[in-house]
Amino acid sequence: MYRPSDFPPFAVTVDLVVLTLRSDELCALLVRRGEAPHKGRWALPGGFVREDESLDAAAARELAEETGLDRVHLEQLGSYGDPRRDPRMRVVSVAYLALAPDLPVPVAGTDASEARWSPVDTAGKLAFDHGRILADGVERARSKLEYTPLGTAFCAPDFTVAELRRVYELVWGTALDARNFHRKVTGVPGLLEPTGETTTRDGGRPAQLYRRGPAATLHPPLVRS
Amino acid sequence: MYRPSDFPPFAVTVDLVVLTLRSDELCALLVRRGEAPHKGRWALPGGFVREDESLDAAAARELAEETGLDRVHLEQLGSYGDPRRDPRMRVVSVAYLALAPDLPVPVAGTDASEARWSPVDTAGKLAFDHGRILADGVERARSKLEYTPLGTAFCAPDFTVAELRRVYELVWGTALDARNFHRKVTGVPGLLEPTGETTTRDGGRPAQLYRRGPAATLHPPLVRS
DNA sequence: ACAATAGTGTCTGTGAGACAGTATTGT
DNA sequence: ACAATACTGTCTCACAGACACTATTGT
Repeated sequence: MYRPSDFPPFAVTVDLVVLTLRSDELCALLVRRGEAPHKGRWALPGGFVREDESLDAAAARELAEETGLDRVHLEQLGSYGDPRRDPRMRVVSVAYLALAPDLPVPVAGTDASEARWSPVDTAGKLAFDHGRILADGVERARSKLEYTPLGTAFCAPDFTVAELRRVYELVWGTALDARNFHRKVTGVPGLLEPTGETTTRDGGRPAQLYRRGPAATLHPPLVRS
Repeated sequence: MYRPSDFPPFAVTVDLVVLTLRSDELCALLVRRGEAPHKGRWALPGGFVREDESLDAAAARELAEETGLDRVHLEQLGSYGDPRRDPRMRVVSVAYLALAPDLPVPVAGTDASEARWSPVDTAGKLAFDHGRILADGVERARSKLEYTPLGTAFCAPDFTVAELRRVYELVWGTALDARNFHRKVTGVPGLLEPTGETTTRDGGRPAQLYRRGPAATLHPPLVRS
């Protein structure tokens, strides 16, 4: 029972769609491939799942290796297993979506490959099926902003309503009315907790600083119109 | 490069959460395991992904083998890859969610194992991590009813508003106001297309029959309160 | 006639979007 | 003073929930 001949062997990898906001654009972390196939082409960061780790743990490990950060939002996005997605062998990739606040310049991976933040709309043609995976990740992020507090994942721990609104505007690519947005988000129970502090870092009148609250879903949701 | 020693070998399977409505309950298709481990225990139907087929194709093939049906809604649910989820070896399972109208008795699988429709709330303890996968599938179905036309996947090709309402009531486990539901779903553009026929199969005044319309998402959504 | 179900109308409260107006800072 | 941003208030329209009412069948 279950001899090797009973099933075809697969390699399993995790690939990461790591999104952040940099210079007023939604950006994804890309690394340049140092080997064939697709040598020299930009790709999503990722790597093989190890024998003794779960998929979630593999994603968290790769994320830490690439960005140096943990404690950011990380969720499974989906799996991609077309038989010809990697010409060398049969590979199933489990994609993960990570959302991070603005980070310093990307750290080089363990293989010292080049890395950069690329605006998601001008990422160009990526290696393998990574363009499709990136598009799926961006769409997931856009829709999750509607009914979860995940917009706060792009913000520093303490943030203003205007900064959160900027997140929504940049991720959705739409302009929002600052006054209605303020009334809306401060009215959703459990979304924001005032810290009591204020800041003038955005100019103008001092703004209340907030932390993310305990709500896991938004009632009512913020809808893209 | 990429010698077998470079990565650990995995087995990749697809497991199916097939949901339908039978005798006023939301039911899932289960098969009884004929082999260790978990011999005799109920499990989700599934099997190994073949060397030359995509994940989607493997799921569709397994679904056809177990139910005899294609042309039902089928979508990827997520992947489960805990190192110890199968005691024999490292297996990553890609779970799929299928929604089907009421079917005849389940056909036996190719291995002639026993099969049945079980109400999702009283499925008991399943093999491996299938209880978790089933719960995730049910929750996915419940939330997808809110903003997609997937409720129609549980109906026959021609259905009445009352039959669609019954779908929502059974999947969500809540009672809905028949009059408001009628006004709501007939007002969502692209959700329903009248066939021009009527039926009295539900008793009372003849009801208009509808087909599913072209809408892919519901604007506005039907919300669980 | 009556039960049963289909479908419409009406009212009320809530919330979204538009936008006027006030508050508090830096320069 | 002025620009800039934060925040509050007000109006209108759309829609959800509650529920009265009418319509059309089978028995």
